[in-house]
Amino acid sequence: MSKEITIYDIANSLKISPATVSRALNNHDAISTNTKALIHAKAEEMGYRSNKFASNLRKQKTNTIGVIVPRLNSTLMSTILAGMEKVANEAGYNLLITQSLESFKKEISNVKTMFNSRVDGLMVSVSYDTEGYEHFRSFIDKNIPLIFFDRTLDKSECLNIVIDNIKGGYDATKHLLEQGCKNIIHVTGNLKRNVYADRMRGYQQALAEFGVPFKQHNIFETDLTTEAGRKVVQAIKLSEEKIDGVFVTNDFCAVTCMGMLKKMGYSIPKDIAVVGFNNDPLTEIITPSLSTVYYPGKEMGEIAAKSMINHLNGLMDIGHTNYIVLKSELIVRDSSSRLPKN
Amino acid sequence: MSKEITIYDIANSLKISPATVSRALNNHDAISTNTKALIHAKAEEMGYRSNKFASNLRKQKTNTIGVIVPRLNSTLMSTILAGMEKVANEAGYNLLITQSLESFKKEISNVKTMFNSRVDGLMVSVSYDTEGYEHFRSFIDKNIPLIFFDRTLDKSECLNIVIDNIKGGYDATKHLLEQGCKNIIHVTGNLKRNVYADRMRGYQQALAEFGVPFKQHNIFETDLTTEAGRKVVQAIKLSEEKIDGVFVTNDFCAVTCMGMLKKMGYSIPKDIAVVGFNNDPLTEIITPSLSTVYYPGKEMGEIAAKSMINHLNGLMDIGHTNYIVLKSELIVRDSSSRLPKN
DNA sequence: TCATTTTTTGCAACCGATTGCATGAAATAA
DNA sequence: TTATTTCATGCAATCGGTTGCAAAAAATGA
Repeated sequence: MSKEITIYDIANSLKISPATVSRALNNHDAISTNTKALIHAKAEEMGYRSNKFASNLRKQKTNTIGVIVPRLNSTLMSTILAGMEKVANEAGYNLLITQSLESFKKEISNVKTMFNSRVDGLMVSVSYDTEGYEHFRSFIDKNIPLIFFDRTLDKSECLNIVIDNIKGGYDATKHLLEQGCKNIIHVTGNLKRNVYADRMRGYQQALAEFGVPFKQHNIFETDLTTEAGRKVVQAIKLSEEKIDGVFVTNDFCAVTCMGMLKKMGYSIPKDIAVVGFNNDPLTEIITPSLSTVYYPGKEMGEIAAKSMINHLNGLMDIGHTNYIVLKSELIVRDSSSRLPKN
Repeated sequence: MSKEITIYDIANSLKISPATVSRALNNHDAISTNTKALIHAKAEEMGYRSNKFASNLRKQKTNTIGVIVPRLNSTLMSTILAGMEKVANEAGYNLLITQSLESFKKEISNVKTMFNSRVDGLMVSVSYDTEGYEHFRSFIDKNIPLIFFDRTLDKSECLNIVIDNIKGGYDATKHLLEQGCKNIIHVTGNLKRNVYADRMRGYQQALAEFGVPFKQHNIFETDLTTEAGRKVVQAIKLSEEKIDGVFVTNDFCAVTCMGMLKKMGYSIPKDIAVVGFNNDPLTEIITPSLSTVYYPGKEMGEIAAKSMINHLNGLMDIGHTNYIVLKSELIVRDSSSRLPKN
């Protein structure tokens, strides 16, 4: 285990002061070009690497951005993370990633960890059952930039990066109505969360616009798992009123439902038309291909990270922006196309 | 922006020395229970949080483990990461995650970043075109623990956590042969990577065992994307010899192929039987459900992280272990079941 | 009561880089 | 040649915990 080289070693070896070495390595103006070259060469030669702790300690900055997501292993989240990582990495920032596993309690603990790790900023998509944002108080008090993405919190004064979920829900539902659906059920997640609440609002708006009465029992508030899909399909089968349209706020769950419906003899889209949400790659490869609402995950991650970094570098103040709404639109595929394409 | 509380503030406020405060907060034996309680209470009251830089600087330890994966947004990788995160978090470690985006060059730069961030250990699944492990030299020289998982490097002296890919390939192929397949093609990734090379070896072993000649043109070395699937299906269609079995080393690509084959009129599994790899959740929800080889992603992540942490805590020396092979087995579903179930 | 052992606490150096201020050297002006 | 300005470098304090060693305090024994 070779000894770690410090600026003092370089300084000694060159018979100059550590201050000069430090400045040279940081490309400070006050150091002459010659000296800089000399020091850089020596540093290289000796295998020097900067000690970030010392530097962080002094500068009170970590060059690390924290990210809290509900789960790492979801297509959407890992795509968003991929986008964030790309941007952060290019800008010389690191990402400290944790998952709340949809638990409010774990989220609180994650926030604490992030706080103690002194991340320069924090980006969060909240858990299923998060209540309020008292647990972010420490960040807000210390003025550490905080960005919410995808799942946000009402009345948060922070920057929120979202898609227009109302429009998404509206488009999907309107499309189903246009295809002739008369009785559309809506399978969604915890309505406490903006993404689901808004999509339902869109659903309701579309119904209203088409003069279709809204029925509470057509809303299935689930955890969007395979199991949830199974139950929904059971309900469809046992329903007295004929159900001819399904709008699921998650592609995976939608595909699950389609599979079961098919097995039970329903023809899709003829008997029942289905629309999902997110544009998961799997929507294209199944049969029938699933109509869905495109969700710009990678872009969302990139924009979140970019906003954070710009803010940290003083190029932009996220304090002045409340929402950034990304474009997302309905993609019509076979699972809902009843009318001939013209 | 409130001022940061330090142990000196606590010390002053209690009229004791910072050393005592430090020891008390770290639960050092030498401090009396009374004093400890007093200090803890005061720390809580004043809203103290430890400064990790100062601590890291002194202790030369970051409590952070680096992870480099080819891509964040793949089902398998994000599942492995989820497992790692869980274990690391419970043990008080943080994860610094980067992606190489399958580029050797980016991987080299990632390793540098990790090195400069002074992670306590590094866990890597190498990129598509990684050559050798010279770029890990810095870690090896400094004796910083290094673990490879999933995609490993030949002849690496480090701990490798893998599944038995040969067996996986063998099981899948043998199963297809048992179902009566006479001419099985194998769609795989870069054969430079152990996972793909080994699976092909298993494929060859099974063929040999059944006296089926191995044909080089039955191997499709691809990037396993949708596009690759498309090309493979084209080839199947144009092939002179009838192809009646497909073994794809990736579920997503397998599903893509199935979809296209179905569209082209092939009946699965009657005309062509298909087996995938990884046991992606999507394998269960499509029709026909896809036979596949179970890949214990979460477990792999958990075991990798656990090994790393045990090593760091001195409970175990990964220097003595070369391989940990996790159990993985064939899951037979509809896409390959030609014989009646008994 | 005094000596000895054990338990608590404090002193002060240290980890390595950064930076305000001061100084010395070189360049320019007078 | 001397005074003034500009440029380059160094000094020394600082960031906030940690820890070996010593000293003080408390507990025990004689």
